[in-house]
Amino acid sequence: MSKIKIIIVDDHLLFSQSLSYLVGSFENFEVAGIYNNGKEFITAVKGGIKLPDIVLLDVNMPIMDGIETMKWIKQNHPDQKVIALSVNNDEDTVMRMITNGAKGYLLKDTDPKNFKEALEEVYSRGFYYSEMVSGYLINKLNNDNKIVLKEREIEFIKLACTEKTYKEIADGMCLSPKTIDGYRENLFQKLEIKTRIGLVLYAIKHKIVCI
Amino acid sequence: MSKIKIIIVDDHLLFSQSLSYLVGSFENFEVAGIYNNGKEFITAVKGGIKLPDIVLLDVNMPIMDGIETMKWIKQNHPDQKVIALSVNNDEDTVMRMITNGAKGYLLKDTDPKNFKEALEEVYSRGFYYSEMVSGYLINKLNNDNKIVLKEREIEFIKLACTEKTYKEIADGMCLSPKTIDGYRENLFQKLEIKTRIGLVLYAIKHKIVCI
DNA sequence: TCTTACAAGGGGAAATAACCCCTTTTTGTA
DNA sequence: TACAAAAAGGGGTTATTTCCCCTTGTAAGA
Repeated sequence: MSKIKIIIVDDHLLFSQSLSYLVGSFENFEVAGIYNNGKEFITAVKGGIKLPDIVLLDVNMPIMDGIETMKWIKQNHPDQKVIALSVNNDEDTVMRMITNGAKGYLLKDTDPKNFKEALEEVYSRGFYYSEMVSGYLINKLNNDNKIVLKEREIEFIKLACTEKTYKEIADGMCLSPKTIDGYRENLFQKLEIKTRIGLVLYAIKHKIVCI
Repeated sequence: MSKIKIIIVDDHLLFSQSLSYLVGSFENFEVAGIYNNGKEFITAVKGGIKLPDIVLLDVNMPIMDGIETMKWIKQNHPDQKVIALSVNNDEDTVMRMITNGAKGYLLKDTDPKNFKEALEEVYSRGFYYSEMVSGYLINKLNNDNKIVLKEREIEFIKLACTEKTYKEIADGMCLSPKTIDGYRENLFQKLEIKTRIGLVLYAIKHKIVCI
């Protein structure tokens, strides 16, 4: 009986290489490949590598992050089982990975025993949702007032998180200052904030910009 | 000839456990212990465990972080060799670890080969400074125009990172709005920024406020 | 004792941000 | 195709921020 095949996608070489030893130490599991970021992995898949049973996907990566990669996987290989791996447990990120098809979300401070369990469950049952994830799922069901930001709004927010004036932002986006005024007012209402400072804080908290 | 002993201090169990496999795979090295945070490690040291040849110390930990731990080690066991391990390479943090006595600073995306090299160099020569660290050291020597923020200024910055107006901030600090005006202008000059947005970005980048 | 430095406070003006209410154009879709 | 919704643009006003230059008291150094 052949072993369950795992591919690791993580930019922290020290971690991915080490993790591959850990996975290798489990009976029934073997690492079939290690990639440094989503782009490398996708290139390899396009190049025709054999898909593994489970992909372990880091969320925070510089080149092509977990969320982008997850989207691509969902579109092109919707049945691929993926477990997200991350150090951060903020609701936004977790939910985005799950809604894009991740079958599990593990924090990097997970006990190796739980980790093995998660691998086994995802392989056999198809998913593994920790208490944290379940909590977020329930939360989402209850108050489903999700805030949707449009592309253009996100562009505006990013520029608002600089020392540019709104006039300069308008120039940068090739829009009239008055249109920018509209964007701002919309966002203030939608995000329940009152000032540009609030917008900056929101943007950073929700990782729309990174500093 | 006995092996070189390593202790790992890192809150990410998945990482520390995995890393211990990696270290174990190197000839001449063995892991003598794994601790979840600085507090656990220090407690163990106080309890009389044998100090290892090298401590691998994570910088970002929830309970007692790398910097605090490093300070304690410097005070109590100044000859202990420590290599800092971190995902972040911002100058502030790197320099604080180095000035507190870390013999090396490695990023978690380091190649395992470099990692092994670093272990060997720290053991034999006593230190291992990557290009990044050397760069920061030189930088520190050249422009030693460190920015010092006064207590009251920090208080002001924290309030500036909210949706309060300056008038409200003045009330909050029991000062005249005009004094606040002075604080702001001082900071704008000192930090080479032009707007309150710039101040907020500075504050977050330098961890004066956390969001 | 005589600076020097700095915290605190201030006047007044110009630029920018925030607010409210409105029109035109584009777009999606029933 | 026609209707509704969303995007873009606008007028006019007020509040806030930013800027420059100034005074006073106080405490530490030379």
